[in-house]
Amino acid sequence: MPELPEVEAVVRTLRPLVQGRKIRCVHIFHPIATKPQAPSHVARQVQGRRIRFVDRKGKYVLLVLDRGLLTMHFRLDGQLLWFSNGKELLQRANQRENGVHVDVALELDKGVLGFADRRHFGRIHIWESANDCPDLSGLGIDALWRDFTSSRFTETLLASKRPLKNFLLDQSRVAGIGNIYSCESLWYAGLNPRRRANTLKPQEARRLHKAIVSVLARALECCLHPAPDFRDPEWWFQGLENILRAYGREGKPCRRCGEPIRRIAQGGRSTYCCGRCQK
DNA sequence: CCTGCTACCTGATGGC
DNA sequence: TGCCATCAGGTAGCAG
Repeated sequence: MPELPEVEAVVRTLRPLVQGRKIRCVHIFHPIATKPQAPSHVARQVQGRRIRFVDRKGKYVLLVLDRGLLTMHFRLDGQLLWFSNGKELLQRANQRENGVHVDVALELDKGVLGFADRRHFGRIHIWESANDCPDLSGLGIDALWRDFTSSRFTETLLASKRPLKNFLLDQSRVAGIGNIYSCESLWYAGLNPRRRANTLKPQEARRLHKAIVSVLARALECCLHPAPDFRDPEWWFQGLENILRAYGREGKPCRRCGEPIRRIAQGGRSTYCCGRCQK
């Protein structure tokens, strides 16, 4: 559930399900999900706490507890699940036949929230407070927040010599953008992913800022319609392909100039771009 | 400090 | 069919 719009859609959907609920019991089926924190530590700190509210910073989901803070990161493939009760959880979780993969489950006073990632990249951690969590304090401005302004963005751009694509993926500058929406934003802005961040003219920087904001807003709309259904373990965001203009379109004509979209490697990852109209 | 590269995992897909 | 290589929406950790 990778980038910011997807995570934001998850947070909005999760909020009414868990806000104000008490965590009666914690099940850790796959201890790798809490690494490097000890599963027993996580279980002990979380058990019996109440979820005050649900928040998000960058790609992290935050459950703010009456004491402490639980963070979840989905990395590439992690997802949330929902079960009616503890009985249903134990019947379905990690069974050989038709089993649902579940790494960690929080049994609430109403319903059960599951965290699952078959690939075991995703993580779920407990902290005393937000200040206490190094992952969060290292994050830059959140690309969906009000303070992600064109001028603040330009300031950080000019402070970096890296290629634009690598710059956009750096969560310590702007938080929330990943591989798909960095490609999309650069395509909309008509900027070459290999351009160095500090070489942008003010007008180009403004164009990129505007592109990011509109790409993320559009993707969020798409992610909310339909909203995630945590009850269905097969569920995934629908229709995102239809809004993408560059990502995953290698060889297909650029929707602006007709030139075939190219796939290039940057920092060991794929960048999709138009060689003609992204300058 | 900054930057680039690899490791971490599992599953899907496509070529032979 | 099977087998192998490659790819996947992310980031921590490490060397230079």
